[in-house]
Amino acid sequence: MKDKPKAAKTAAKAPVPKSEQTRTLILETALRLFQERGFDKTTMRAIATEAGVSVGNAYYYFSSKEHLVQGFYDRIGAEHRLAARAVLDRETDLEARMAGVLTVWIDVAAPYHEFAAQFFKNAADPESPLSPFSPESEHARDAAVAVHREVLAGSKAKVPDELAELLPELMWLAQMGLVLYWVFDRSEGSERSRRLAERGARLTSRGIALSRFRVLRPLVREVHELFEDFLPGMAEVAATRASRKPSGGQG
Amino acid sequence: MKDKPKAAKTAAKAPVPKSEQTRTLILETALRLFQERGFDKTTMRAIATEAGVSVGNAYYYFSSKEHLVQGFYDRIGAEHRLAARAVLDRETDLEARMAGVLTVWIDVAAPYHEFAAQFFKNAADPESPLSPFSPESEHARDAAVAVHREVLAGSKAKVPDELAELLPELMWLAQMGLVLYWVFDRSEGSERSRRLAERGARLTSRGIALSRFRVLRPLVREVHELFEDFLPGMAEVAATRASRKPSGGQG
DNA sequence: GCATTGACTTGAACGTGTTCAAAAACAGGT
DNA sequence: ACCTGTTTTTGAACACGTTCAAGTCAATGC
Repeated sequence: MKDKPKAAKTAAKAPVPKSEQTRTLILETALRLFQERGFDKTTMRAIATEAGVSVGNAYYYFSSKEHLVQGFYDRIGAEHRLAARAVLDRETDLEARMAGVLTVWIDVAAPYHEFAAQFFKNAADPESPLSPFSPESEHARDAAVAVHREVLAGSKAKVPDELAELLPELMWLAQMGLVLYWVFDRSEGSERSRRLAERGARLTSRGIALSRFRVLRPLVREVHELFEDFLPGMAEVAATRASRKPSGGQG
Repeated sequence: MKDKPKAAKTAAKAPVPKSEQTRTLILETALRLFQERGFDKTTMRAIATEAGVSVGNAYYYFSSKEHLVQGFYDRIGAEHRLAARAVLDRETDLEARMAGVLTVWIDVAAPYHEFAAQFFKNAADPESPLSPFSPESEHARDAAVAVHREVLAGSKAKVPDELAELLPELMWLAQMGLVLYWVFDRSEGSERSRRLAERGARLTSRGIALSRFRVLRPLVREVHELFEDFLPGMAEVAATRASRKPSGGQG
């Protein structure tokens, strides 16, 4: 939708690429207002005014109001990876690692809980670039899956081969489920979501431990086949989504 | 928001309560246009014009554009219960019953697939009355859970007590997951979703069968405890949601 | 200098979902 | 007939997200 400016020729000292400042100014202003007033109550006009630019200018840098939100995703993702590293350096037990990583996400996201709900609805909208399955979210998604891969790799747990490569994506999917629950969760300090994270981690880790038993072999194979089919489907589906009218907002 | 008209006194013959006609006229028109043009491309003005009323009148009967969609939910739900009955009368095997009921839902919903995606995003919006967890959806939800209860009850499968009462709700939850996948699924005839339904049914039924083994007792107990906590949470959460501004659309 | 190019910026205008004060239609009661 | 209160209906008006033709500005080439 727009290219980077052609990089200052006199490369000597100026590392502030001019209009990049405008861009970040708009973004920072938007994020601040979102947090202060909520997503819906923050109008594009307010963002523009507060940032001292015109509304058209905001649209020059961000093609829709929703696109401004991507900044939040990136921010939360980065903070989460940081916080997760602390957990992963400390814990070796699989269950603790899982629970830790999930809990820490809730911590990181907590300040935004109030207004996050107002646009997380996009998660279920295949058309939205904010959907975690969208091409635009691929980078964030891969990074998140990588965290779960490390959760698994760094633990001493023995994982059946059939599950090993599938599990990180499955755990990411489970995390999306947790996020969905968290969005709905109005309990004090998201206490319910935390319990769900802990119990989910316990259940999963014990399930993995048990998966080595004989009787469960067919079940494990079922799981494998199911998701072998199912997970790539999401990527493909996300790629296929194209054509169609913008159909967003009300334009 | 409005009461039924006080019921014709001369109860003799007139079962058409006057303005109920206007209401259904608006609803039918809306549903038709939704199907013809899609949800987003159908404007309230178009609905009103096509129905021969004023736009304000549409809002007199339906407090938002989204509320018009509830009609679709009800319609699909009713059709599904009908189609499901046929399956349940025919099959006795648990796996076949599960797969049948889910597959039949995809059949019923197929005509609406194109535009269903345009408003199913509301599923993830706790504020929306269209969310399957909302109080407004309670009736439809209960009805759907009842279907799954019958899926279980009518089969010969032996289900551990600890799971028996939980399972119907879990299966409903799984169905919501399938719906989410279906919304994203752009494969020919929703083929992927159908496979997911079949494999999900197989996996679940075999899981249930295996759940009677000794080694799995602790795992079953975990599942029980997890959802014992988790499922009521959704109802409570849905009940708690109150206050807050409408915050919908752009008003 | 000064014209040209192209990145950047503007704000009025569009189409939308939604609201609301007032008009119209209706139902009794006298 | 006429008043009185309620239910139903109207359409202009509002605030919003978004678009776009037109402006500004800085750098480049001559």
